[in-house]
Amino acid sequence: MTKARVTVIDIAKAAGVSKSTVSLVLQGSSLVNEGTRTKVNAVMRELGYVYNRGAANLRQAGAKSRIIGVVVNDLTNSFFAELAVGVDMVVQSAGFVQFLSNTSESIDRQREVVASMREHGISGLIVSPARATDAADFKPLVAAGIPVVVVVRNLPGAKVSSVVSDNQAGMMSAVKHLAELGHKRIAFLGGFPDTAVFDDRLAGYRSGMEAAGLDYHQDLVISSAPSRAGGVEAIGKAIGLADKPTAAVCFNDAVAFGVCDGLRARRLEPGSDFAVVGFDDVIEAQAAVPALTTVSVDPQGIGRRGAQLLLKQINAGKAEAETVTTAVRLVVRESCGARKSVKIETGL
Amino acid sequence: MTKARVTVIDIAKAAGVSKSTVSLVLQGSSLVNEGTRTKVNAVMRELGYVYNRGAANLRQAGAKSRIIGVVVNDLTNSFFAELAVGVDMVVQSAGFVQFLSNTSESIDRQREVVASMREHGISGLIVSPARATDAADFKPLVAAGIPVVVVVRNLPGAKVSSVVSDNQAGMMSAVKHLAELGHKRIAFLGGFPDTAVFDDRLAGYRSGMEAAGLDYHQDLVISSAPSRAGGVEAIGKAIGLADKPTAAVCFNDAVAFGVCDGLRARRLEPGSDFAVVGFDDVIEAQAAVPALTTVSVDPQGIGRRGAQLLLKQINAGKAEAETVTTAVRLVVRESCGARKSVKIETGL
DNA sequence: TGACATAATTGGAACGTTCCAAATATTAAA
DNA sequence: TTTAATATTTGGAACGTTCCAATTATGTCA
Repeated sequence: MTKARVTVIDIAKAAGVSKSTVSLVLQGSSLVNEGTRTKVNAVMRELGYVYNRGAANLRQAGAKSRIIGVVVNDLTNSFFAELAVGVDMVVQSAGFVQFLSNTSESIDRQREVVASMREHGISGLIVSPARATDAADFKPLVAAGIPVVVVVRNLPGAKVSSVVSDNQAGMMSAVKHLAELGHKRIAFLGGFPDTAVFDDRLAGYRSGMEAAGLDYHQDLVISSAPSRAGGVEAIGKAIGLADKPTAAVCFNDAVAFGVCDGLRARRLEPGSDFAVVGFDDVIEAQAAVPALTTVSVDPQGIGRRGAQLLLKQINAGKAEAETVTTAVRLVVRESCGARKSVKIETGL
Repeated sequence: MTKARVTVIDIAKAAGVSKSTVSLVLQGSSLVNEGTRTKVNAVMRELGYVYNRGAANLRQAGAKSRIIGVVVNDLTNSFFAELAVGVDMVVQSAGFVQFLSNTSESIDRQREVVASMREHGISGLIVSPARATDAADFKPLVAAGIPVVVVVRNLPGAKVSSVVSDNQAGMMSAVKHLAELGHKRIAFLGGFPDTAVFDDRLAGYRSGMEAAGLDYHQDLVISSAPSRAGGVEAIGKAIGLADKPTAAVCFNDAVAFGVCDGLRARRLEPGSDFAVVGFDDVIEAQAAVPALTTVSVDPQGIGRRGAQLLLKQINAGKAEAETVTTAVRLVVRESCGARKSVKIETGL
């Protein structure tokens, strides 16, 4: 029932050395004699000493708390959960811990959360910014010498590093695939036009159309909320067009699912009657009916990559902005009409 | 380019008051004059002051860091991601931040992570323990006066609070439903027998059988890994039985999906040829074919409940162990054979 | 006006660690 | 031995905050 916490001074007293020596063994200095080291360690174990990182951190001025802040916009989306796991993997094995917070797409919450993390002295920040985040929002952080890595969504104006998937190439390959299946009128459905990711994917769509020798028609680009409901809405508009499309690439998988719903509501079967391709390859894509053809990105890989980049910058002391794009690949399943049979995927 | 960080002393100097006064306004004390308060706040904003929680924490001895540690065993499982979001919600709105870590079911990693959190001075811990966690593992924490709340899986021996779903009632209702559909031989498939959750669910199965006036046969209980692959394995054994079952309740949804796979591999259609019911209601359950009948637990609710309990204990200063069980409900879809039609769920 | 209560403010001394410069112990070389 | 080098150890003085006791300013009442 000893109430007071055990400090280095207690250890020092019990081991018959000075607090400085204890501090030295704490940081594994080679200066200290082997005998003393083992004795001190033994005493620590015996008294149940717990290192106080807060105090240490206070002394080592601007130095490192070994805390990494991770901010995601939607943790319920398995894409971001995977990403967080990727970050945690490398962060943890580097002896850091992660502060994880969820903004639910709220900029206010994002601001609060980042401020709070800063008060706790994070050594770096990985953030998948909420929609419409101001590029200047992270200015104070980098000004204070805290490295920031933006993932998934990039922040055009901000002078920070970023790790994003190759949205452009992904869309291009999706369009190419549909064109090879014989489609001529291919729509681009869903997504909010005010985001950088939207721009990238749309650009990929345009180049894909061009590369396939197809015309780009503005009315085939129909934006909407990047959700299932948005997909339903977008396909509704697409079907209403005078010159109907026969296929669509979607902003993401959620939109693609909504598009399938909307098709069926009109007695059209996704896959056979209308080809649809998604983006992200969320976990449900494989199990859905029809299984979704989609562009697979590796969220865990993005997380790992981002964390590595951040750690590099933390160790380097100073960090210049660097941009990494991770590869994506088209996964052909059923919703594009290329494969008709239902394959049962067995086992884990 | 001012390198040094801004401290209360800088603020004090610039505002023409003492550091003590600045500290007072920092903690919103009513002692300080309204005029001084506004001036000090203005100066803070102007100089870009960032509160140093580490330092504050150091002074306020055992007091509170406002950090909550959250440890889950598998964040890639959307169940736990939802749980973390639930925790984050209440923790954040109470002005705390969450340290989240993933153990991937590794006890070693769990130990490391908890130790690290302790060094950082967490004010409380919410943990979904890795399999085979020793009940004594959290002893030091509670001895140090740090409240611990165990969620999802309970730790029989440990004297800590816990929030678990009502596994027993859930299984009972699943069995009751199948019995009402006319099934007599109902199997219990999947799960590792060395866990408390398994025991609870199995107990629910037994009482359910009894309540329905059905015999309990030991050979109808087939354990396996709580995964899709485990489900395939378990249904294989069940089908091989002399007196075959016609329905099964599964340890969780992953097992249930595996059971469906295994059935189809034997040309049996889940739902019409064999009834299967899962547990958890993971996000894929609804979209699967056939849609999975399952016992729905609310992971986000568990997270919220756990966080509330923890905060209560933190505020109370001392915490006695308390156990909360959250309600569950059976969601009837197609895999139990009760509904044949494919319903398309539209919109968000 | 003096005497007293009340409202605001304030200078140290902590908190548990790391760093520095300096002291001491040990060993090797002469 | 003595000296020089090397290996260990060690007291403060920080770090940025909060707390305490004590001080000063302001207001109230005879």
